[in-house]
Amino acid sequence: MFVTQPAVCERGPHSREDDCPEAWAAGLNRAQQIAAAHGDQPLLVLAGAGTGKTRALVSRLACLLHRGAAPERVLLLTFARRAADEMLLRAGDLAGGRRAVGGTFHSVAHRAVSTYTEVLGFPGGFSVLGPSEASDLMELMRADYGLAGLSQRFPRAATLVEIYSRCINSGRLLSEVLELSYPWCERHRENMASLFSSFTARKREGALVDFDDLLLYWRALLSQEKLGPQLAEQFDYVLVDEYQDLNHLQVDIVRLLSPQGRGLTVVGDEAQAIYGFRGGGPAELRQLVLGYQGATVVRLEENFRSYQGILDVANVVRSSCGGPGVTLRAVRGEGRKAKLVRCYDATSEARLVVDHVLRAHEDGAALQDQAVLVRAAHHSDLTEIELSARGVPYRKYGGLKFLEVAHVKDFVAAARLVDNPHDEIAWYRLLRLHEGVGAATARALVQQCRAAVDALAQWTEVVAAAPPRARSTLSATLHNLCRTRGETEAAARAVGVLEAVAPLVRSRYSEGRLADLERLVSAASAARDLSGWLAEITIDPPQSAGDFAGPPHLDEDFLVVSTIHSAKGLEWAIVHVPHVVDGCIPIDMALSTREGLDEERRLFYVALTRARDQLYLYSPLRMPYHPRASDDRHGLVKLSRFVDDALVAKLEVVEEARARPAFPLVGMDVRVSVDLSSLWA
DNA sequence: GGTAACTGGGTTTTT
DNA sequence: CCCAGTTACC
Repeated sequence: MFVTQPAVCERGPHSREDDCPEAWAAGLNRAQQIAAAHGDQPLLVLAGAGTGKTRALVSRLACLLHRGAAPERVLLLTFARRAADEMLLRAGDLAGGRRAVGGTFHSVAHRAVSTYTEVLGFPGGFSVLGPSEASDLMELMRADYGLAGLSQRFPRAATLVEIYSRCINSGRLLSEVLELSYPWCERHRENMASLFSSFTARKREGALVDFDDLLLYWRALLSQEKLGPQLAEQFDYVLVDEYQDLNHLQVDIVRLLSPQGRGLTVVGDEAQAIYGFRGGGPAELRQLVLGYQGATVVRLEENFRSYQGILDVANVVRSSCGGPGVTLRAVRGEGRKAKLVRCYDATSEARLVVDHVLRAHEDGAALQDQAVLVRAAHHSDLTEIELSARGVPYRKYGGLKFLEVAHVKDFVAAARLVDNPHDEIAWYRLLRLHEGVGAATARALVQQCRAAVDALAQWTEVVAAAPPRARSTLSATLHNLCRTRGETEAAARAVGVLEAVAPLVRSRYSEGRLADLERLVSAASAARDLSGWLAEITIDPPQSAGDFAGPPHLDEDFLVVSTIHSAKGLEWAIVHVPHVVDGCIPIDMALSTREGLDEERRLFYVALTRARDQLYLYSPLRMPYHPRASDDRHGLVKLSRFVDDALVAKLEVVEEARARPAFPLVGMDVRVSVDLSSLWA
């Protein structure tokens, strides 16, 4: 660790590369060092899974800072917030505490948009719409347009938002997107087109900015004739992580930030491109970088994470993933072969997964060192039941987010209203919580609120316009919210919001849900102001309810259950992948197109390469026809098409539970109970 | 005209 | 479990 910078390394930001045997270089292999110490020419780092990509990027950041780059002129763009924070912090530690700037594309875009509200035509500020709010707005408009009750069922609001978003992120025409991905919606193309243009107008009118808009506005700012170059010149260095998952909008942004590629570093792995559904084009940024003069390519192939036994499996899958070739070599040695466990059915699969988790735990592995990775959030349903029944603590990542749970959305809506009484989406949601107010009444009241100067200050008028039976509860809610507006501290505001919504949540759902809201209140209390907190949690939502519980206790140990998507970039000593059957991995929805299937293969590759020491794949021989079917009709299922002969050759196949298990799962759907209390009486 | 209560069908992945 | 569509009631 150095304390003061040696004179030899004191250089301007555009100095030539040089090897300084300094803190940032400690423990790097040759390829990583070359990447970290690279000069100002465009750099493309092709990094296979587990090859120390993050290390290389952190070291590069540290090296740049160390050479004298101004921290505020170095920008790191990542895919997930956590990755950015961690890398900036680690690089800062290596570089004498100086921190570069960075975050996800969306959070950096948010900063840019907040800075240039006048240029963008939002003089009074704007609110950020998360996907669920965007979908609420779409719902509101769908009904306004009378598209709800047509003879031909019109797509759901959430689907509409998906389609809209895909058009923007892929830069494709609506007709193309429909043809490619939503053929069953094609007949509604015209209605959708007009709905979409009103949706855009309505967002603009209400100063509402959704995720896609953040990127669109950032790009628009960067494209401005005078402002654009000024913004780009703020940064001498732009580093982009996970380049394979950028969509064409994000690629445009990178191009505008670094028009000649000077100071541009791009890191990623095309075999891990798993966000095609969001408009990601893995090769796009690689081609951009390689098109610049003097571009350098560095390949990281030495794998520090896994044993060769695991990489052998991964390499087979990788070989058919496309993209630039990288073959992973383990530095850790051979290790054990990965196992393929054949199970009688999905129920015994769940039991075996938990058996193995607990056995490893007995052998000394913490639960935190293990993970269960699934393709779709519901694929872990049975495993979760088994985990609960056997008392194994776990946290689930991916799938439904904490913020998307109904009562949490209600709380957030009320909070948004206190912050901005013009937020019609929040009004719509809050009003419908009251008994006697349904969609139609709420819509009429929202119209009235839109017309009002400050609908929350004029709350008595809103109450007067509501149907009689709703008036008393509504007046209590609004009175509370109006009073809460007088508070300035985030903590006091959050408490006020909770008081306002608590009775509604209690009557609509159950008492238990209030506990979640209390956690939300304590999280909000730590924030400086409520509006900032709202924007923050919208752009970067907590990944699981546990994220709000504060720093975990030292003795807290839990298994991770996660979607493969959410597991990207992470690693565990032992990884369990259940449901390795056709229809799950690869998922049935993706089977119809070539691109879909390719992406499923890459997803499988991501799952395999999360494991450090041991990898278990499970395939049940039978699965219920429908995961939630109430009867237990089971059908035989096929092993995943990805597990071909070449792959099986690298696996240890274990035939477990060929026979139907003697007892059903503990805790599962107990229909018969025996009352023994008379015995003890 | 509008709401609540009931019923039947369906569910990929996320910033 | 969540949504959409249907029906019965105000």
